Amino acid sequence: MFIKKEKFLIISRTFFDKLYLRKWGNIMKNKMITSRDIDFAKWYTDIVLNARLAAYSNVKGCIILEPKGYAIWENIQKVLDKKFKELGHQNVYMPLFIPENLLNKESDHVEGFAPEVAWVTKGGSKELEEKLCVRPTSETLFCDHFAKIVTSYRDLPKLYNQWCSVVRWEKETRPFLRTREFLWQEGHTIHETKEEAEKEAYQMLEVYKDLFENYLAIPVITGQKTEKEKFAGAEYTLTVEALMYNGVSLQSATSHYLGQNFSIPFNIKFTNRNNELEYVYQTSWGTTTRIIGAIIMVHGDDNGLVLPPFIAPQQVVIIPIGKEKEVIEKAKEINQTLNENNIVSFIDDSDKTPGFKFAEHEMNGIPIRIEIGPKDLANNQIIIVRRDNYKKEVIPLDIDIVQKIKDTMTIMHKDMFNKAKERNESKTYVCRNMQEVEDVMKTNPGFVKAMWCGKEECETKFKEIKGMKSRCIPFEQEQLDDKCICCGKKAKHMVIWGIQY
RNA sequence: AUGGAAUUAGUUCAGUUUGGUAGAAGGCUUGAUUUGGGAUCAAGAGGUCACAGGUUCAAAUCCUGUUUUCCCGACCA
Repeated sequence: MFIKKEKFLIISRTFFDKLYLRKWGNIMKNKMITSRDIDFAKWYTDIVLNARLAAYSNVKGCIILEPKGYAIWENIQKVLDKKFKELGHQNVYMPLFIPENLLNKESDHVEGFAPEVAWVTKGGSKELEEKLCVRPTSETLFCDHFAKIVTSYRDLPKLYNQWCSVVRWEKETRPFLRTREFLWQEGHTIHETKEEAEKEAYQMLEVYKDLFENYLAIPVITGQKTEKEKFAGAEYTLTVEALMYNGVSLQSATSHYLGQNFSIPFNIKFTNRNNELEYVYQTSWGTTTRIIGAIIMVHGDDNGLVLPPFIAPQQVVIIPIGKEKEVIEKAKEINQTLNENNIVSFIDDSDKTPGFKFAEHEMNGIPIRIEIGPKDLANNQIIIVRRDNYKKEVIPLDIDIVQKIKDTMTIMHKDMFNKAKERNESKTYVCRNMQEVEDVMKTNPGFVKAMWCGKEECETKFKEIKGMKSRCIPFEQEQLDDKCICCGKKAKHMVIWGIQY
């Protein structure tokens, strides 16, 4: 009986989806994916799979990054790697395995990560003398190495970064957002002074903010994590928080000031300028492939992925209409001009109908589409269409097409950023009591701004409302009230609260 | 954690109640005609029914265990 009801619901939803196929402006709703307003989680996986960003593997929580997904990661890598190097960082590679004793050296750290580490206990058929942890993060490896190579202030700073994958044995997994193995970058630096290390931690947070806002078109809130939410072993954690279309927040990058918490147990000592022995001051910072999930959930729509133009692996698709020689030649000419000017474009001259191609490239999120047909050539023009708002523009052939595309990408980027920012603002609420928080989160979730006294018991109270947590204590503080929203005692900070992925 | 749903063609699913020849759509291939929002016709290829046991003359179908996915929780980037 119950099963039959379920089946009925599925059938009726299919019917509903079909109704959605009606004309919508001059574009058609995509058949392949669920509407994001009907079922956001389903919409998300539909996009991951249909846009061929990733595929499932045979091991839970381990995804296959397909070419289109990996290309986005490569572009993110290019942006960050360049910036890291400009700021004096060097890339290194540490081993995949961490011996148990090494992991155990910093007690908060091991406590934080122990529940989710994967262990190697056998080599071939032989039990290992000491089991090896598959790195969940590499602080311990870096520290062990730093202790060996640093003796003097002249050896400092060491500014290292590594691109690698790490493993955390999560129970519940989701493509990009939470996988058991994920690709990331982890920076590890050691410094002579507290000031220098803290400056580094803040500087790297700005690097991430720049990536999000100027390449991914994702507005973010920067701030500091509370004691409860900080990285296991850090003095404090700085964070970049983004808000998704459905009002759920995503911790998108973090930068930790570790102080001497690791350098003491790992014995990373140096002789300072006053000829005294001192422990180094340390930072670590990272971001992961999860931000591909953020791109999907911030910009995507019911026709598929929408890629920000400055991170898209393919920026322009040229679609010739029909097979006339002049049309094909014009397409090739434009394609070549764009490619020569550092715009990644390609021609889709497959046998599919134009309508199919439009839908296909919209699914894949290609930022700009150029249509060239016989009618256009007769009028000495081409048509360009923006992925983000579907706006068509007729472009005379005698203008500078490269400049036109570059300008369009710049405007698109700004529009995408502003659209996301406006949505964030409409989903950010100032609350003065817990009832308000509950009302707002139950109807239209998002970020809640509220005052907090600094006590963990008040922080924990939020969990009762849909598992909310503090996201950060933002750098941009506002004095909303004198009292803590929860206990009514004197407030210390304004905190951003939310539901997290 | 516990719980619920699912797992059949590259995809979406039917077939399981009541064991008896492996199905549909769409996708793919080939050819022709097409091409400004998911084309039409014709022919063709494609499945160890997730895995491992068990019951049976006979298992996609019944039983047991496991895998992976989704939902609900707890944890985390």
